[in-house]
Amino acid sequence: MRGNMDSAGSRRGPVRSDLASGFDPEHASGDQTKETFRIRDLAREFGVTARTLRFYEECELLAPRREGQDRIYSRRDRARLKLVLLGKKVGFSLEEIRAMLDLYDLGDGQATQLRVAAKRFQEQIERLKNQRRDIDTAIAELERASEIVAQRLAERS
Amino acid sequence: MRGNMDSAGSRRGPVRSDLASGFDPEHASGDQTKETFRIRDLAREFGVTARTLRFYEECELLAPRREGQDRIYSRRDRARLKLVLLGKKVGFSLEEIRAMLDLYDLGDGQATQLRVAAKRFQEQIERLKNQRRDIDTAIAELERASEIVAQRLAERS
DNA sequence: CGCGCAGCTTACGTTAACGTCAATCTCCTC
DNA sequence: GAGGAGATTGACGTTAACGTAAGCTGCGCG
Repeated sequence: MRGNMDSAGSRRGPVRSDLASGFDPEHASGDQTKETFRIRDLAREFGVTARTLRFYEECELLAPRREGQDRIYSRRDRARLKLVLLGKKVGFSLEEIRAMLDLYDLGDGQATQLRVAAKRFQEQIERLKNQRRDIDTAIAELERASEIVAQRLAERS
Repeated sequence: MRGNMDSAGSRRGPVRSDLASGFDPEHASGDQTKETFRIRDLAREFGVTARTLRFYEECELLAPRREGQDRIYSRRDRARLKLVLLGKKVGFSLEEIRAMLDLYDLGDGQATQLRVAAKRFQEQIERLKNQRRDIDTAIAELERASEIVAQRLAERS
């Protein structure tokens, strides 16, 4: 299960994300390489199984349109998937991720809703910063242990 | 399940950790406040249930001695527990944590074993640094979203 | 036409990390 | 010595996030 070699390809650049179409006014028509994807395209690109994508759909994280029976994913679906996987990597549950993605989709929500969204985002940011502190602590602990081992080895010579 | 209010009290200071008695040559006798703990002491202190502590014992993460039938935890057990919870917070599985704790217990292991330990520690550090990067990415993403919401709100006024 | 591959649905299986409950057991205290 | 507060050992239940297998459909191809 820990065999993830970071297969998500995302090179730098001001790509403006295909998401946030609810907020961002500039989402006119930036045609990238591809417009639509089939289930195995995304599965391969992100190193997950097709089952996983169907499962995410069941959880309402994705909502690809159908062509007959087949699922057709848009660039927006792809962007959402990328965020889902990022969210997972940093420890959010799928349910939490869904809630956050919903915030992206507020669209022309009312000011109250926007305020709620802003607050939620800040909360999540807080949590992540706490997590980062925990990780720094853990790194420090491991480095301490590592140094002690190194010393031990040095003494042996 | 996400109701953790960070109940583990650990204020700053060069406390040298009760652990690493396998490596650290200086673990003579630094008497703190308490020597032993009962199951509910630790449970309360770290905000976990007694069941959790018994479960960790079953997984060989802890090995308190017995007094009659009751479990008696040493300061070392307490330190191990602290590391277990830290490890969990940063995303290690209990099995991975056990493996890492075992490295602490190498004692006067042979040079080969020490070398293996050093390598493992470095690997874990690498993983944590990757996780840190992911978290930074996620924070950036959330802040971007947050800003867009803020702008939207500003436009409204 | 038969084949194999993709995809779909339905549904049960799995793993980790505990929760929950029942049945003692033991030690105090009144 | 009856009761209650905590501890202990099973044993079964639970949730999340998929895995896996069965059985169906549609499609291109030699």
